[in-house]
Amino acid sequence: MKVNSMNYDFRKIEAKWQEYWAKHETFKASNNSDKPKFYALSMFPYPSGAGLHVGHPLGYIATDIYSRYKRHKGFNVLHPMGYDSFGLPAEQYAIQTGQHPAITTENNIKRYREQLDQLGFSFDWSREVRTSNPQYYKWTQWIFIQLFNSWYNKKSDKAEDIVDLVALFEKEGNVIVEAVCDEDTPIFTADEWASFSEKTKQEILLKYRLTYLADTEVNWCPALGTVLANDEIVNGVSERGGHPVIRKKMTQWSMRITAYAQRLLDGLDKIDWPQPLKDSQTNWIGRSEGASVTFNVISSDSEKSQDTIEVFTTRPDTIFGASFMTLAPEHDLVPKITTEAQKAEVEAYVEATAKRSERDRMADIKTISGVFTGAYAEHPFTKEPVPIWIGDYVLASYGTGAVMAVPCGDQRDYDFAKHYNIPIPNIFEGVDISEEAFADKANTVIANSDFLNGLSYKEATKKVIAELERIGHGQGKVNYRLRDAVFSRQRYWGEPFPVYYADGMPQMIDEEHLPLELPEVEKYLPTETGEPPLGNATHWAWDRLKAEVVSNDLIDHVNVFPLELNTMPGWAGSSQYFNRYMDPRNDEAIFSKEAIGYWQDVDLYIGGSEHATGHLLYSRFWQKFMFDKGYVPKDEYAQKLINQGMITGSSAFVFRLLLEARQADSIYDKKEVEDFYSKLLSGNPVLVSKRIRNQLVHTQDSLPFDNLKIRLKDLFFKLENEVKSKFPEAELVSIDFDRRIGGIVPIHADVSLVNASDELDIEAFKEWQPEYKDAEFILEEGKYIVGREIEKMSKSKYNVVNPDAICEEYGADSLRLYEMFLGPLEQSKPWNTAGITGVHSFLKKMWRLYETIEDVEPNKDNLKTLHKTIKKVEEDIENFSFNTSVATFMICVNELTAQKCTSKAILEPLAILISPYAPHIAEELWELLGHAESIAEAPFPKFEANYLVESSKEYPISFNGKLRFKLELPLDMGKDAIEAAVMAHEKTQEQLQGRTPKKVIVVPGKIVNIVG
RNA sequence: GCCUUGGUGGCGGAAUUGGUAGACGCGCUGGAUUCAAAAUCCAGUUCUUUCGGGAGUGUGGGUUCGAUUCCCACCCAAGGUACCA
Repeated sequence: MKVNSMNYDFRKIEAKWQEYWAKHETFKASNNSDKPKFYALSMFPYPSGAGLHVGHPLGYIATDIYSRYKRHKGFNVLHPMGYDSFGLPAEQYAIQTGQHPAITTENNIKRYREQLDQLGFSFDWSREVRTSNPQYYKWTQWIFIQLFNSWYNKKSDKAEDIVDLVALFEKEGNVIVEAVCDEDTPIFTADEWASFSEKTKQEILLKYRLTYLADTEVNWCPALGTVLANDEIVNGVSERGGHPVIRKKMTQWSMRITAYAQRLLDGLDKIDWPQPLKDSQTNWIGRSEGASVTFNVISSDSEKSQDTIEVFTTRPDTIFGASFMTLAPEHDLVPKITTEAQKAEVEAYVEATAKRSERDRMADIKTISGVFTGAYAEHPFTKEPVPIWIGDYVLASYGTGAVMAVPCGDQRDYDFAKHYNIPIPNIFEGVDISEEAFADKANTVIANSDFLNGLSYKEATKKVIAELERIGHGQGKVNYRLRDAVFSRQRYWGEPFPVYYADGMPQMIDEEHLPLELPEVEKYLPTETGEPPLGNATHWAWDRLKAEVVSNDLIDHVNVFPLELNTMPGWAGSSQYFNRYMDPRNDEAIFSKEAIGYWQDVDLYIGGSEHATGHLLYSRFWQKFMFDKGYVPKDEYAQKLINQGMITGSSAFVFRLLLEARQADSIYDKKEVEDFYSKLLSGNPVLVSKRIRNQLVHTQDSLPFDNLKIRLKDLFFKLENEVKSKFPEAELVSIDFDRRIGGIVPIHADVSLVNASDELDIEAFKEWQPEYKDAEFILEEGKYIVGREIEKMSKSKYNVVNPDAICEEYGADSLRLYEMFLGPLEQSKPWNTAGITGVHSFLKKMWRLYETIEDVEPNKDNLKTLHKTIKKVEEDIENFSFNTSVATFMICVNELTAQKCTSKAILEPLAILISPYAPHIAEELWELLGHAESIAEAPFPKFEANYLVESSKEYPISFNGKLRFKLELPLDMGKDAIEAAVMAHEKTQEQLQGRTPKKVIVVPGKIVNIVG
């Protein structure tokens, strides 16, 4: 018999075991082992200056529970952590303060590490990576070079070395080669290739490389000298400063992700990722089948060369219904084809469109706008002239930036045609299109369409494509919405490109000279001439002979060349980090063949769904590229992925009553009076408690106001006196409530000032906001109750909760359990610290359960409790349903406490069960149970079903589906016997009151339902 | 707008395949203990009621002996929408 008389001192216990794990490297993973491997990964964080809030660890705790569980199950577990440490906030901070982002980042990481450490994660810290570390980004640069030196061969359907492409060009030109390349790539023979200058050859190769330079449209803010993200633009102006933003073309690096569009789509079938996430990738890639059709522009000037407009349509079968065309206002042809008469109007429209964001244009379907260019295209079959319009509902970046508008078959085209009185020819048989377009493919029968008459959608599509091909006006085509990814950023704090420019052409720095480290700059802003921040570096030129970075003064374009001024985007560093963890200190290669051969891929990846189409798509693209080049064995890097939901904050509000003062005469200067009032009234705030606020808002009569006024008599009297002493001549002054709707304003209060019952600590509040030092608080039942609302956690809403204070007060084990207990991992849920006392008292109760440990045989009840817990917890972990297992632990401890269980045979397995969730207390109890080694690798308890066998069941007996009473019957009783027993029961007769039931439904082991 | 997810007591949530709605916890109410408080323990807690019962899982329909669960329509909220990460 062993007695533990200590209290649950979580501070001591948690510090002790965190130290033990660090000292013994308990969680260090080996790159070879007899055990099966398991790679559990959490998305690494961006180390922001605000530190971790309680939302961050949610996914980490889940991954940690699973990792620890797998260790108990006998796996060699890799569970690493690192930092995605390049990013905009550090740069912004640098711009404001001059502090080097590397220093800020280092400090932030230090703080993150402290916060992570105190939560007791089983990370193998020896494998930490930081994307901003030159030893790490050396390999990001290396991958960039590999992409530059590759092209996509459609025949083999994979990336291949650019050298092979050059060999093909030398042999046969580019006519036979099937490669993914730019649209405007010219066609040449082997002889022509040989005759090209070196520069021309390089220019052509750029059209094939998997990373290449191209002109792409960006949101340019001239005032800030920078490119903005869509979400940095509000109503067409920059969020910071409110400067105008325009769409502008810029030469930037792009990644030819479109080459992988089909494989990225197909790969989704092989991986166990959440369906919504797969859906958003599928939609993002946006595969659609249809036809590309070429329309000739009808030229008034016969000397002009023939202009053509290419459109992509998913409904080529409706081509005879095309009554106009719409081009994106940015379309190249617009300035060329616009007639003199329409010029002014078109130019104004193009300019106006340049100010709208793409999202704006897509979201806004209510306002119909467009302008006629004055030009016409020729219908490929009817040869009729088709007017060419421009409209901002057509986006330049999707398809060809031009649509053939078929108003009878497409609602947007229909609305446009109606709005501008363009004819709407009906080409559907038996369909009324006087009110709306008809877009139902399945019930389509084509009419008024020459050779397509009477055909279905499928038949007509097939026939029209064949006909288009025959007359040379188009062909069947698969189109993807996916665009090549822009890879340049005009920022300082990112990976530099290993690129210099000779004769205007990009050249790669040899791999052996990597990493190319970020240069020092004076200022982190764009240069005065609008170049990216690296343009401020004075030491940013490449000496090809010395193979080193030298001063810009030495640039001679012979041996010393300017380096690339852009940096890589945020997603560069995160696109292969999961593989780098396998061999993070390797200086010779991104990872060794042995390391990748052993770990292969990630078994479980947990992170936020907001990365669905960013990181999670780009990293799949890079993985496929790495696979093509033979560097990795799997073309999908994560077998299973779970999205954890967001933890939102529950903001607290106090309600401020607006007061107004009225004056009957006008002796004094109006402005002076108003200023005095506004100052006086704002200096004497009145805050009302929640229920009173609700009464005031919802009431029609003035009774609550009158009551309030009585309560505030003194205050009103005081205010009126102040007014009178200031304006003694004023005849009548009255202070009253401003009763306009919404005349009560909610004001955020810091959530730490509010207790579990939503009661505000008034004294603390006054101290927190000196503005309310002398405020009047109108209470309900002696308390000030705040309003609550769920919002995103953010500093400005005063609803951010840090894990530090919680760890200090309740301990990491309580926090871990509580984060899991909040609700399903995948769902977003609000945080409310108050509830943590529940799991904390559970841990204390559990600790008390181990006060006495005896080597006695467990009884039947003990075993039943233990084994149903084992069963449920194991199922829950496998299903990532961690919230329900916390409830299961509580039930288990409640039952064992009630049973006064002291048996070691029960308490020992229970400690292992809970160890993934609450590892510190589990280790301490394990030691108490007499073990010298860590609990980390103790085998997981085995479930035995025979302890749960029941002999009887309490049947719910319902009448017409409503439960009326319960009846205990043996489980092995047959259907007929159950029916007989139920019918014979006195309560049944009571319910039936002499009626004969129509039907009796008996489901053995479940329920009895009597109908009638 | 489009795509996705969600909607159950005062709150977070549970409910295995269509079979006892509200497990577990917070909060609240009452009690024990205490000089008092904290902590702890016990009991109660969906709403309504004439104490028989009745209603009830966002709203309105439907399928079924039986629907939180399946089907149809709608409403509301959150996330994503290509340079925030």
